[in-house]
Amino acid sequence: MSNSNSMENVRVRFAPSPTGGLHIGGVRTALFNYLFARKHGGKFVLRIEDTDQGRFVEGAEEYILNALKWCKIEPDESPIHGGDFSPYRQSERKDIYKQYADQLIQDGKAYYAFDTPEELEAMREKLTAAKVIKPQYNTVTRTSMKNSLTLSADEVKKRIDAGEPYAIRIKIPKDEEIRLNDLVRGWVKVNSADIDDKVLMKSDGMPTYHLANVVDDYLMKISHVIRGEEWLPSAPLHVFLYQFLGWEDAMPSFAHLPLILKPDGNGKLSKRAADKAGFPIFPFNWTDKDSGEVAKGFKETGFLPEALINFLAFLGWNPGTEQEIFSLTDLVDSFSMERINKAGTKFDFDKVNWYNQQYIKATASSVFAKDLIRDLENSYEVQCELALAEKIVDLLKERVTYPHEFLKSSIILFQNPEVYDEAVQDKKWDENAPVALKLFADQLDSNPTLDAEEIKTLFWETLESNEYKPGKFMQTLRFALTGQGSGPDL
RNA sequence: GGUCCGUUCGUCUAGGGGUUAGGACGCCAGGUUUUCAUCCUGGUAACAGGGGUUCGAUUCCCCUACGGACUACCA
Repeated sequence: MSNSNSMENVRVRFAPSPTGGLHIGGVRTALFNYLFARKHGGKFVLRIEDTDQGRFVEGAEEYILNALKWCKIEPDESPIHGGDFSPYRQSERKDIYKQYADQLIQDGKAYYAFDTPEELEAMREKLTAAKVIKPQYNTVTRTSMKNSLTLSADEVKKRIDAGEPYAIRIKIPKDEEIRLNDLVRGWVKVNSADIDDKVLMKSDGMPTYHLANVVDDYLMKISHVIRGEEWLPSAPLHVFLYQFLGWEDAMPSFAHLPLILKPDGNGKLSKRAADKAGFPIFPFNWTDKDSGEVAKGFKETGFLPEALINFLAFLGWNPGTEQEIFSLTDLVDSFSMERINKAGTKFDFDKVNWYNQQYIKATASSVFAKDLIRDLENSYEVQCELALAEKIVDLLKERVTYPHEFLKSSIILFQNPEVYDEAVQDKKWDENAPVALKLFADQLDSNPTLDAEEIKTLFWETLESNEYKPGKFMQTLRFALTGQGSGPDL
């Protein structure tokens, strides 16, 4: 493990499978890789692991790229950014894997297996029925299966020449202790007897994750493998692969991240769990090709990427200080692998919302004002001056959780009784409210140079002259817009 | 079931042999705001259990319980 102590030439990778929308667990893994790379002046590589043709989903790769871009954690090297280690799609590297699989066979570290899915299934059923503790294709069961270990060389050659489909399996040693030093968890020890003879090359000619992953990490000179905890059980297998391929000296360091769990109850966070709890799980909208169902994203819900990133960074990591608000650059400065936690983390929607409010308050009003002008135009065909839009945003900035609430609020300012009535449903609030607001808007319009204090005064005066209590009004407005709080007593 | 990983307030966490066990979110109360929000102050609430080691354990070790991941020709 020569790389483990060296922070020179840090190269990390995020290696998702294009099987659907990239969810926040993946985003967090990418984020930690990005932070580690930037912290040590290294490179952040995006590699697309599309070796499972059955699960490949059109558009998923593009989605992943866009999601990373939105989060501002763009890779240095990727299928579209290029790099010295192209191609970055595993489906385009088929020949490379084949070559190493052949090498393993020649060295007696792997073997051909001709068993059909039915035969494998039958084997497992038999073993399960016999109450065998590990019904696996392993060091003992392989002796009774159809493979190049049990078949004669002639027979093997005949089958291959006849075009019979075969897989290539790793030949795991019988009884060897394998150790790996995980940067998050410390030494992890496993006996090889507990590892099965995993398939390395599938009968369709594609490698499995294990082979492709190890080969690519080696070829792409990856120094640190930072990935989710779900990979911890197969890490020892990967260590064997590095050994068998003669790459032990170049083996990367491993860091297995704690998982993001469901907010209530237990288990890994899933789309289903997020739906049930009523929060997004994807950075932005993801449309399921089969069902046509649209999963609403964080972006569309109204989250600022900075808020999401800040929140995600604190899921399983913390800087050890009492500071809570961290920009991406702050995160890069403070990040360290030693401060990553071991235990899984429940997702807390209240907390992301809080982060979002913090970022909205800290963001210049002009940023939201520009969007507001565009949205007013697009949704209501209302023209709004930048100065007025900024004032509206100023007025409401500390009252919203999501920026799109600005639109709903401002349209009221433009005296749209229908919208207003709809917003407050059937409640009959003081009819003076829209009128007062219109007057206020008009006056703002005609006095574009007013400062914040003068605007405030004007606001009160306008409302007061209409016999409308401002506190009551804001209460009403907020209730109408967000459903939070309650309406005033009439 | 097996293997591996984990366990501090409801949640995210700090801490670490001797602390009033700290912060944040949430919640509650009070203050400011011409009845909202923001902001301020205060409050609620935790070391899973049992054995060791030790003068002393939440902290170190073991066991138990509980939770999680993995257990495919998916990643």
